[in-house]
Amino acid sequence: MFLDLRHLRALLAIHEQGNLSQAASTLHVTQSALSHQLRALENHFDTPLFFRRSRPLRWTPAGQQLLELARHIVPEVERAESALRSTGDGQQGRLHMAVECHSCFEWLMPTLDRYRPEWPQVELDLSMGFSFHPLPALYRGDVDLVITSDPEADLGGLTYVPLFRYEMLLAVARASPLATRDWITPADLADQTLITYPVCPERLDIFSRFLGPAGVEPAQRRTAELTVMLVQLVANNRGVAALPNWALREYQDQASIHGLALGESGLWSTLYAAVRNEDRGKAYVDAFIRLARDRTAETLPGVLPAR
Amino acid sequence: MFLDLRHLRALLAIHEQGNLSQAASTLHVTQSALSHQLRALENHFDTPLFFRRSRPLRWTPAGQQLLELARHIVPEVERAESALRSTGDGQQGRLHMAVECHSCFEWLMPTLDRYRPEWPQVELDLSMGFSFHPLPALYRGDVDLVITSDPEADLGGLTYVPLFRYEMLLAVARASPLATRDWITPADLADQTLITYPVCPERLDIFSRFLGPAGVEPAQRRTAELTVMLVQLVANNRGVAALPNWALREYQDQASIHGLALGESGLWSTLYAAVRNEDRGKAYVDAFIRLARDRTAETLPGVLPAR
DNA sequence: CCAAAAACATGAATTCTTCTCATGTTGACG
DNA sequence: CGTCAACATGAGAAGAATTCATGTTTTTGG
Repeated sequence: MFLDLRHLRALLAIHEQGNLSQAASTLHVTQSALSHQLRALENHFDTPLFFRRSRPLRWTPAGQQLLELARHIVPEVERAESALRSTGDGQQGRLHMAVECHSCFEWLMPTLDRYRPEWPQVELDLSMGFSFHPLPALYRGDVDLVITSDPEADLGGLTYVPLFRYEMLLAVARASPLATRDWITPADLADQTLITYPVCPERLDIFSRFLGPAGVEPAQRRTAELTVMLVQLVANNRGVAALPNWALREYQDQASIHGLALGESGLWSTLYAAVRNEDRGKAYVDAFIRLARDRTAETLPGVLPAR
Repeated sequence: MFLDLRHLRALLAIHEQGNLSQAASTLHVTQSALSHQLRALENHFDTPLFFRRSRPLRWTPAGQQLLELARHIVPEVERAESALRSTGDGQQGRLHMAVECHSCFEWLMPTLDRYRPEWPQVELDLSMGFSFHPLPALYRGDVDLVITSDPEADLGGLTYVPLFRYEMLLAVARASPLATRDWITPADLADQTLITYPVCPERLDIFSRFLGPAGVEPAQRRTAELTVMLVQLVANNRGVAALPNWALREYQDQASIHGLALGESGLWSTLYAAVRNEDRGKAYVDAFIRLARDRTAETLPGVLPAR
């Protein structure tokens, strides 16, 4: 490949200015340099780009062809360059997020709505991680931030920033016999139907931190993708479900459900934002984390500041 | 503009090969060169393109952005380069034509149909020159070949290649009183309606070489864009028209029209292909001219070889 | 877990490219 | 037909990219 962006920009300048001399000065080179450049191009492709010894300048078909190419390519490259430049100073970037915790959707959306107008240059995306494991994806660079309650085996190069603490509650129908209890033991669930989000048990706190250690399995399991569906099923006494306290609180009034502590002292979790070490310190990343932590602790009922 | 096609190609190779060393060898440079290149890019934009000290290679969002750019741009440039290369050796090029002589359409189309399959790489176009003057357009580079019967005031840099000779005839209705004549004088047209293509009189042989020199004007003028329309009008005795002998011959059988010589010895013209000097010698140009000259002289009734 | 290998990084020297300078040619215009 | 502006060209200077030699890090296979 002989052709160079320098050549294309030169052609563009020549077309805009109408002659070599002026084009050269807008490009901040001498007329001689331009002349050499063109000669080299023409020699290389063995075809003239202009009709020589003729003024005003006239382009050959080959020249027009190259000019057309320049018109396509140069602006595209310039756009990419300026985008990259502002990536460097942290004003712009990509913030593709994934949530491991499904009910996080509920508080994340309002946070995103506040973030977006303040950082309009940031390319936002949010995925639920149904079909991939968020943390490896973060490591690979497919996503840039993961909301998780499980600072898992360090893949290396990841930073976990605590956002806030919340309590996992067991949602039961008010009609359920369990509803009268103050708190629940793992054994209480041995004859219950447990309704969860459709992910593997290891990624659900109620399994990994409550039932698992006690060696208990629920009588049945079924899944629901959306929190509303899950709440509906519980209200109809079709089963019980573990929900963060803030999520449960939203539905408590409308549906006849009740929240019970898991264990005597309750099952508390901390939610983290995981980012790659390299991204820590980028203005738009830190701004998001700060917003998520502070705003959420203020506005979500029932959550406590992290630590 | 710092970014260079070399950088984009390097990124593409790295993506294809998955590591610097192999990418370097496909690019025929050392691994060191690639490493320097990447370092320079990252320094310039002040943002990493890869996650360092990690294998397999992982791209940062910024890197992915640049890679995306490379994917768009590099193939486009490569296409343009190879097109240009084959322009150089005359196998490919642009052959935009304009005809000054309107009835030329009739013989040009079959010629083009023969030319096209033999030179599939040549970009063909044909315009009738209603709205511009073909020869200046040829000079400017807007078109590449002009069919004209008037090797006019040399603009410099144009070559006129004679194609063939033909006779201009006056088409009259068989019902017309003129139809009995062997040949026509300019004065005979003083009380006639003359039907022409819609171009200025100077570009019509019957004015510039027959009526003009004799100082005669037809009683009326009207125009028709298509030869069939023109023939129709003549057949209905709504006027007379000057037509090349080959064009007239085609309609003579169907419509009741008759062709008369203009002047005792007839009005003979030579048709030329005008090209820029630079294009003379290009394989695809010369091939077209040869085809137009030879095939037409053989197949068109009534035309004579040039000279 | 260690050693060997593969991949990557880096500084200095070299090679190559591209630019400028000085000057010669050519074309346009009065 | 002479003058001016635009373009061309060769030689040398400036600068950029590459290589070479070598050091560091990561992976892999025993």
